[in-house]
Amino acid sequence: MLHVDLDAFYASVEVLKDPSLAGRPVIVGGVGGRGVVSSASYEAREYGVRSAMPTVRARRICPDGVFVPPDFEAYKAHSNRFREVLLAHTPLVEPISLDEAFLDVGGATMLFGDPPNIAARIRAEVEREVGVTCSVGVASTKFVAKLASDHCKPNGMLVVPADGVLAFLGPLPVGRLWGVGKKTGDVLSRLAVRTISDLAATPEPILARLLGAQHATHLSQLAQGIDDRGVVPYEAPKSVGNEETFEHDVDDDETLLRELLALSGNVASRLRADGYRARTVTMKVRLATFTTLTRSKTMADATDVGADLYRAVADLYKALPGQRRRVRLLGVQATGLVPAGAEQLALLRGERWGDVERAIDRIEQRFGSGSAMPASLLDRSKHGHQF
DNA sequence: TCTGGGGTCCTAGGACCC
DNA sequence: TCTGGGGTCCTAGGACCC
Repeated sequence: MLHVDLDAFYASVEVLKDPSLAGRPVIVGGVGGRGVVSSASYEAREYGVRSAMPTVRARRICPDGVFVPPDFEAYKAHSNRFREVLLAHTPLVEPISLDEAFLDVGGATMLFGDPPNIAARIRAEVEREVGVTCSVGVASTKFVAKLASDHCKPNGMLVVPADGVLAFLGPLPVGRLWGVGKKTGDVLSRLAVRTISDLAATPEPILARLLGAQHATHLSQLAQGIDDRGVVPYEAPKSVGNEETFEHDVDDDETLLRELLALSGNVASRLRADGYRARTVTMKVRLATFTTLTRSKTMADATDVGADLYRAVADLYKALPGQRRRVRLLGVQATGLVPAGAEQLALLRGERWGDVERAIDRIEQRFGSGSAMPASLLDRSKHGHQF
């Protein structure tokens, strides 16, 4: 297994776009008052800037930083080239995000040599074709390959042979394991479990009581170096969602409903673009206090029409108890996805809105996003949201 | 520190059916 | 009459990942 991870990907692409940024602390993230850091160049990391850190804090500790809003079009374009390079070595590529992927190179050794050789080839080719350096972990299991690439960043390569797995894992802090975040980390530290070897030595029943049986078994296995998960080249998406944190909390129902309309429209058009319909729609409301509520509704028929999603989420919103809630974030998520194959059914039912929105899709394809929208969204920008 | 937006997976309770 | 067991679907919340 190989785990290939592009170094400081978004920040590196920004440097490619503007070479004068080379060598400077580049920080990509939400530039508004409530944004967080998505990616920081290694120069910025020297100041202590990290992913997921609030941008305001990053500005404080790195006042000389170059702060750039994300440009996903550019990242996607570079990511596609990255994947081309990987796919040239094996079809067994499992992308984890725009900037990392697992590869099963077990079947590629006749063509390209042993796995460390393949890793070296990929590193050279990625740098040449994408213009960004990467780090590669090589191991017999996915999660060890992932930890290995982590260990050799940036611009490195680490091979962990099968008989070296336990020695490699043992001293690492448990938080490095996939699936151990803040909460699980806290639980483990109360058990005085700090390293992966501590975890491997903890009886599974004790873990199960505190973490649930499933989670306990999984972590216990990983700590012992056991991970039989294979590379999964493609999986159908299970949900499509869109959410937005407002620059300032909003307490006006009319504005919030209009926002739900916009989010519903965005989700629906992405469903159509990807060829799915959804049976369940979930509304997410984060209050000023950061308390987060979700309400969902499952419909009799799957839909890819924004007006249908909006009808459901507007009802869910209106059914919330209380009034004049101060809302920080609204979201709309579609789940229960089914391929939109049996397309004719809607036409037989004489559905109108679907036709209108598909026409909008065509207009936006020709004239760009935002060139057609429901009239009630036209003056939305007056209300001080960011788009 | 004052907390994004895109996702995945899991749990637990209740309704409902046989 | 005074309460089984299994399965599926739906809903709400939460942990985690990049």
